[in-house]
Amino acid sequence: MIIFPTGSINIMQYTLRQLAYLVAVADHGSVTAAANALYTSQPGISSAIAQLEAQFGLQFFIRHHAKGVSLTPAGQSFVAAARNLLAHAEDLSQHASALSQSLQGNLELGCFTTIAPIFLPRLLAAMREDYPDISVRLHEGDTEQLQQALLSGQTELALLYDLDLAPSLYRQTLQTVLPYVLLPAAHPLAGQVAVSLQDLAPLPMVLLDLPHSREYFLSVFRLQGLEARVRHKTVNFELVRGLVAAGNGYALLNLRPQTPQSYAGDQLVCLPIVEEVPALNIVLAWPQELRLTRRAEAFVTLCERSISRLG
DNA sequence: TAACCTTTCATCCGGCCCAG
DNA sequence: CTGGGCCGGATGAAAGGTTA
Repeated sequence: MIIFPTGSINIMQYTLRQLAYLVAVADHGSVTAAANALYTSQPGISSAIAQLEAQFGLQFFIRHHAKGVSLTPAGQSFVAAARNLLAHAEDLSQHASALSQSLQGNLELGCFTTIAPIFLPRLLAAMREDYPDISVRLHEGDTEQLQQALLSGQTELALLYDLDLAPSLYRQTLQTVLPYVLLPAAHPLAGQVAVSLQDLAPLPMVLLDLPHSREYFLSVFRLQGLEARVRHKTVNFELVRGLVAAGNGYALLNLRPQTPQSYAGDQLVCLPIVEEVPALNIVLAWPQELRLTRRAEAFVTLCERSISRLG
């Protein structure tokens, strides 16, 4: 049971409806468009925003006459918090029915592009099995896009690498993965138990060219005082494997698909690195100041339970 | 029952666009 | 360049519903 101090009730002179209007205006970039979307009148939205701004002594929108509105920095931050509060409000209203039924509603989930195809299919299947009434909406992207979506409240959770993440994000480690060497099966080094970076450095490399990932893979060599020779760069994980399988070079990767073949059917070999190299954590991240909805908590629990098996 | 909130309607104001 | 039309936000009045 939640007990509000009387003081905090007295100072809560805003309503969830006002917050919903605020978020709708932010989403549509226009008071009128938000009014149409919510089947209400434009003046009502306008006055709700004005009341919120007066209540908090902040300006949330810059008004552009006949050109809609845009968020101020304060507005961006406030809208992100308002989204979270509204998600909890939805949580609360569903809690009553959930007492006799299962969890339900929408979970906005971000996922790093290379992690998604390996972990999500089974995670989402398990999610559907355990929580059939929760629908998960996926937002794929790179680290920057995922962080932006988290901080703006577009997504509640993101599954990604703990690589240069903002300190304002809380992260829950699900799995630690070491980089490995990917070689074509016919490569002279493919018969070894492990491969030394010393041996790899002079050879042509195929680099997974995603922001943060590329710096990480190159740093694996630099920490040994070596410099990789990059022949091909691509943002496509499976193209890295295809290029390597066809003999265009070796690659360093962290994620290990179950199949030893490229799309083209060429054989690949994954070998550990001889030297001590920095591992990467696969984490679930969310803004520290935000409390998770029950839907999101359910997903976190499910990930913790199942991701070591899936990996 | 009074106070308050939400909503709608009518209207105003300012900016943009375009034809002349 | 100018004036009219259009668009979109702001404001005030009034009605209806809720709450203390």
